[in-house]
Amino acid sequence: MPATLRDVADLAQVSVRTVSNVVSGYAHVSARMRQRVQRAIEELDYRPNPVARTLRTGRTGMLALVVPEIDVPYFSELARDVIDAAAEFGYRVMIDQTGHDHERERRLLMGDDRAMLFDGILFSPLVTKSELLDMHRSKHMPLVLLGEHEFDGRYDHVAIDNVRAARDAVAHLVAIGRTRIAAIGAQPMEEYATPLQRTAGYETALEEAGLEVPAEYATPAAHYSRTDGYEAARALLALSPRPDAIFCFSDLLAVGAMRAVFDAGLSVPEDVAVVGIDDIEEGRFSRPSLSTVSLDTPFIAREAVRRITARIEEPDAPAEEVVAPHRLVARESTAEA
Amino acid sequence: MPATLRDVADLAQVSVRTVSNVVSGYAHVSARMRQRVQRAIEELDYRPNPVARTLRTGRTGMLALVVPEIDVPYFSELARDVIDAAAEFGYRVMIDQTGHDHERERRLLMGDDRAMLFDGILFSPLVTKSELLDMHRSKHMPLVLLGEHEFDGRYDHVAIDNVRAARDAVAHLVAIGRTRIAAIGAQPMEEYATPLQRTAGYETALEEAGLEVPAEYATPAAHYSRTDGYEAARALLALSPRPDAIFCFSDLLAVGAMRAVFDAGLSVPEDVAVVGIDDIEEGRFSRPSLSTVSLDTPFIAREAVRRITARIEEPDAPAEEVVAPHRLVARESTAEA
DNA sequence: TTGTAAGCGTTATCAC
DNA sequence: GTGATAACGCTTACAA
Repeated sequence: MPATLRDVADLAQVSVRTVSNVVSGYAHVSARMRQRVQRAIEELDYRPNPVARTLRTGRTGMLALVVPEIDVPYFSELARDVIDAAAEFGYRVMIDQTGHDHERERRLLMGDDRAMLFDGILFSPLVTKSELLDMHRSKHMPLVLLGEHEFDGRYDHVAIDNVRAARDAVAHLVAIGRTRIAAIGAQPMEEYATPLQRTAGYETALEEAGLEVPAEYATPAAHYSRTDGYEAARALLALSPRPDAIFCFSDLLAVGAMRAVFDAGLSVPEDVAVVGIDDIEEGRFSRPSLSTVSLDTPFIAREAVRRITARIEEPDAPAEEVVAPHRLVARESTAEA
Repeated sequence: MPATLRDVADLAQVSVRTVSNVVSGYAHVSARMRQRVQRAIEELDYRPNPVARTLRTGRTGMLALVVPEIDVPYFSELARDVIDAAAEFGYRVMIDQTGHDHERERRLLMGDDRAMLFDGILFSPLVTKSELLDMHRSKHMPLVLLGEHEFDGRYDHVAIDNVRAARDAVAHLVAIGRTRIAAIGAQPMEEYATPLQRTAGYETALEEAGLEVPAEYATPAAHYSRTDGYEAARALLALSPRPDAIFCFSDLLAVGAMRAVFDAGLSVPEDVAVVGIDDIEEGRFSRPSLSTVSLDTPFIAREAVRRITARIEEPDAPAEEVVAPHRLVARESTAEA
């Protein structure tokens, strides 16, 4: 059995209070006492029980990172940065994947699961249904929303400017002389914020360039997966006039889309230019390398952790919105002919 | 403040014992009592505090998954499967990344961190230094090793047959007529098990085919990253005679290697065939699509979770070794000319 | 079948 | 500065 505070106290011939003071680095402990206690701790190989500590203090030292799918590169790269950032703040991270399951997202927010196991939630949700967030409102689990959503003043919130990011991507396609610019990633049924915003950016950019494109050029994609990108691009390539550029709402979609272009016997960027959003490492090594809108995930992660720790300290502080920077990275998939 | 067991008991006019019985599904509770308690639970929106429960029972319901880097596709795809498998067994998963840091691996195994927060560790380590495992031996945290290592009878252990997997990959290159077969992924200094075993498989296959290749054909790679694959391949392509095939110890290395081949003005598979190990989704969409040795990660994940739960129940059961299946998947990167 | 009470290993409130 | 001791919220003997 692991040694307890009491064991150490007995061995060192002091009270548990004193041992606790030493362990938690309390200032007012005489050097002699400290010595004696330290020796006992080492002798017994004592380590404080975090569960007991948690029960007493109410702090677990853990954060939950909730993402749709951890194996989507954008999320796993984000998770890496979040874990690192959390470590700097003394927190550990539990990862939950909701797997496109709204019910599971709901349960998580409601605390039906084993909430209370963590001090706060970093939530990168599928949907931004207000009702969902309303539900959470009554619970007092600190929450920071990641990556999307319109800021409504109720929750802390770290996101990029989706409209502008999309506009920048499409403007880039315009700049290299493309006129028949399609898009992949709209979501037909649900009120997801990200696709709506990116669609808005796409349309704005077309307007600004004075371009008109067929309505079918805006293609839906259920998930932002390679497969969905592939299928959507195949459909686009069958249209006439055929698009000469595709703006994908994620790099993963773009990877699938590029593959579809090749399978159709065409080439990127000569026949069809492709640009994505995210800047995952995969795109830097693909052939051709993928032009994209780079999101600063280390920044996003650090800000998110900073915000959540602040909120844990001060639950009633006003909600803050942090807009993360983005920048266009032009690579081979949009090289000029 | 969240409601406690005591609050529910007071409202329902019963003892905490009875409430606890109802909550934990104890059989011998009268229907009337159950009714009354249920109503109180709902009224107060009561949810048991998992921390208190843990302090009492010693079980946290959490597993730790320890990997070098969560953003390496193989690990993130494995993590997805582990999280899913754990959920089926009623466990949640905390992910720790050690980031190629042996010290951190050591601390984790020693329980210097906040161990005791989870019931068991699924450990996919960098190194298999016996000393490291010896250290853990004294602690009684259930441990299952993933993916590598020679089985030494001390720990549960889910892995593929690395030697055979490597041999299969190289034999495939032989079968399509390649004779100057290089390898990327040996680790120069440290005693990592996986690279050693895969190197052994590589050499065995060459021998079986009666092929002799220059010693420089076996190239090291510090990490199994795209960049390392790129650099290693660049070096290989400068050799003369130039290799006509490269066996990469991971798909990520292979992705980098393919890119290096193109940047050298050569093509895959015509000039240089490439095969990897892992079967990450990225390889299915790359151009050309990547031939690889497919590892059954859902199987690995399920077995690992099954083993750890068994060990949690019965700490002194003899260690078991599970060998996960693998199979060669031939795609475009090794297509015959 | 249900109630009472001890105790899991901490931290925190008192005294001294 | 240090020592008793009461919580934290739950499970579980032991009684009734």
